[in-house]
Parts: sequence; structure tokens; C-alpha cells
Amino acid sequence: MARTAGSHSALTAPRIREAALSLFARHGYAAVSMRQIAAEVGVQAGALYNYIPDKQTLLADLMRAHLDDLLEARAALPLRADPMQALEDFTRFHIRFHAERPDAVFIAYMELRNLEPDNFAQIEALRRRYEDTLTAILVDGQGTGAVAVADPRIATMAIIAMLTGVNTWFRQTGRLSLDEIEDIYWGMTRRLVAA
Amino acid sequence: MARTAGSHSALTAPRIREAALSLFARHGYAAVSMRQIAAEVGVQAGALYNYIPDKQTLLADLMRAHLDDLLEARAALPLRADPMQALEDFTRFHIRFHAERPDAVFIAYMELRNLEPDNFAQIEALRRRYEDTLTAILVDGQGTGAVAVADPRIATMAIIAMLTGVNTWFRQTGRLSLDEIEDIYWGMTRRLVAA
DNA sequence: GTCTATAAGACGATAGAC
DNA sequence: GTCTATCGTCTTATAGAC
Repeated sequence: MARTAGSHSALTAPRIREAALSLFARHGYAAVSMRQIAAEVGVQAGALYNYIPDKQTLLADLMRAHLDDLLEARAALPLRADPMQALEDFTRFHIRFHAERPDAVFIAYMELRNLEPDNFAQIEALRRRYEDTLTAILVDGQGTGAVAVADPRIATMAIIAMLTGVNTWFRQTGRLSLDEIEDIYWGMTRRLVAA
Repeated sequence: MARTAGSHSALTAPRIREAALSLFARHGYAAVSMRQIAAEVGVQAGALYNYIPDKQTLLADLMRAHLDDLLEARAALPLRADPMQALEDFTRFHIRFHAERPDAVFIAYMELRNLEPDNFAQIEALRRRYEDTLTAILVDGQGTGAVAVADPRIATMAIIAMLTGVNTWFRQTGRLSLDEIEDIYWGMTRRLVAA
């Protein structure tokens, strides 16, 4: 990890973000020092300030980048016309996307309270936009009669909490593959909302 | 909040726990200083050490007390013989118990990573015992034919994540009462597992 | 662009007076 | 049982050499 002095900006910036993501997820934003991040990258603490204005901005940028990725990946997914097909696509996409980046997911949820008000409002707005894509599918399904839920907004929160919960126990080396997990959760989601 | 000197042990100990619970939930264990807790209680920082050996023990005790409460309250609930009735009781109990103590619930989940290994193992064992009471209901229901799930352990994690998720958005002043929320979630849980 | 050195202050925890 | 005072260490962030 030791580095020699010189110009490395193109490499150092993403390495700082990776180190911070991993350390924040493992120990929490408040418990991680700039010195720890610098040590992981292989520079001295002062050098970090060539890339980030301060620790708070680093955290907010990591969270914003994660939610931007999520919304972009979601938007790239073709939206099938049949509501139950659209819901299946959402379910599988959500599980897979979140399983692939557990550190970012963990931080985006756990460190909300460490955001200053402006940053908090921005991040929450992005999260809400993602939730709304699921609510839209459920409302559409109610229109066609394929979906029957007491309250689409509550069902949205329930489904997202259920699916994101996979991250609390999923390990690549576990007894179930991600494909199998997707199948099981799609089965539960389908029954949860089907008319 | 100012206090005069003297003997207050019977009052001070629970006040320290309440202050720590509230501050840890709001800002996170690592971000809260002993001086902040002391200020909330109305004593100087040094005085806290008449009641707690150190900050880590304070955190572990709060989490253990919460899970002990949870297991005790669950055990006090009569277990109805019919699996779907037992599941309804579990669903309503879980939502109500968790909605009544959001700070403790938040801490018990968010601060696991700040526990030293011994404390972590203890807390996780308690949590697992609680989860197992739900798995037992589902397995029982599979036996009678009332329940059909692909995997009782996965269904357990899915249901608990879904129900605990209420705490991320529920506010006493919101548009739905806790009774209404219980009804909606019981409807979703029932459909999720019903044969 | 990274280094060393440092400013200015907060941290957990303890000692001894009362 | 709580106070004041303090120890030794750590913190974020900056300044100036190279």
C-alpha cells in the first residue's frame, strides 16, 4: 500500500472513494478518521484534501453517487407494459443491484443521520424518486385489476424493506445462489400484491 | 437540567440510560461523547463512571436490555394453536412493540458494528432466538397445510424486514393509525405465506 | 501532488477534594 | 455521589517545503 511521492491524481481520487466506502460501511462514518482513510490509500492525511474539501462532502458524494447509479440503472431497464411483468423486473433488479454493492447500500441507509440538512434533503429526494417507480407499477396494476393492495404507498415501503433486507444476511458463499434468492423473493412479492 | 451535588444514584442511573439511548439513536454511538450524555443528564462527565464502567458497556447493556424486553414480551404472548392465528399475533405484536421504542430498535440494528466481538455474539444470539419463534410458526403451518413458503428461514427474514421497515417511516402524527397499519401489514403477511 | 509539521481543540477515562 | 482538573491521545484541517 506504500506509495512514492509524485503525481497520481487520476488514480488517487477513486482510491479515496473506495477506501472511504469500505471503511464507512465497516465502522461507520463517525468512527473512521481521515488518517485511517489515508493509510488505506497509502498517502498521508493531508494529501486527501487535494481531492475532497472535507469529510462531510466525501460522505454526501458517496451517497449521491450510489443513488444516481441506482436511478440510472433503473431507468435503463425497459419497462414492460404488463404490471406483473414490470413488478417481476423491479423485484429482480432491486435484489441484484443491491446485492452487488452492499457497502454503498449500507452507507446510504445508515449514515443519513450524519448528513447536514442540505445533503440530507437531496439524498432523500433521490430515494423517493426510486420508490415512486415501484408505486407507479402498483397503481398501474390496480388499474388493470392485476394488483390488489390496501395502500400502494405502504405496499411500496413494505416490498422495498423486504427486498433490501436480503443484504442483512446474504453472503456469496451461502447455501442459496442469487438466482434462487431472486426466484423466492419474486414468489413472495407476487403473492403479496396479486389480485 | 442543572443539578445540585449530592446523592441521586437511584435516579441518575436510568437517566443516563435514557439520555444515551436518545443520543445514540439520533447521532450514532461513535458520534456521541460522554460529555454530551453527561450534559443531557445534568452532571459532569466524570460522574457517569459511578454507574458505567465504560462507553462500550453502556451500549451493549442498552442493546441487551432491548432484546431481553423483546423476548420477554413475546414469551408473555399466548401462542394460539392455529398457525395463521399465531402468525397474526406475531405480526401485530412485532409492529406494535417496535413502533413503541424506535430509538432502541434503531440502535439494536445500527450499532451492531460498534460492538466488541463478545458483545456482538451475545446480541446476535438473542436476535436469532426471536427470529426462530417466527420460523417455528411457519414450519408448523407447513405441517398443517395452512402455510406454503419456498423456504421458512427466508420467509422469516423477509417478514421481519418488512415489518421492522414500518419504523423507517411511521410517525404518530401520520395519516394512518397504528391499528390501521397493523391491519394492512397483517393482510400482506397473510397473503405472502397463505397456501 | 505529497510530504512533514502543527494548530486548536475534543476524546475517554481517572484522581483527589468535598 | 458529584465536583474540578487533568492525563495522554486522538481529531479535522491547514501551511509551507519539496
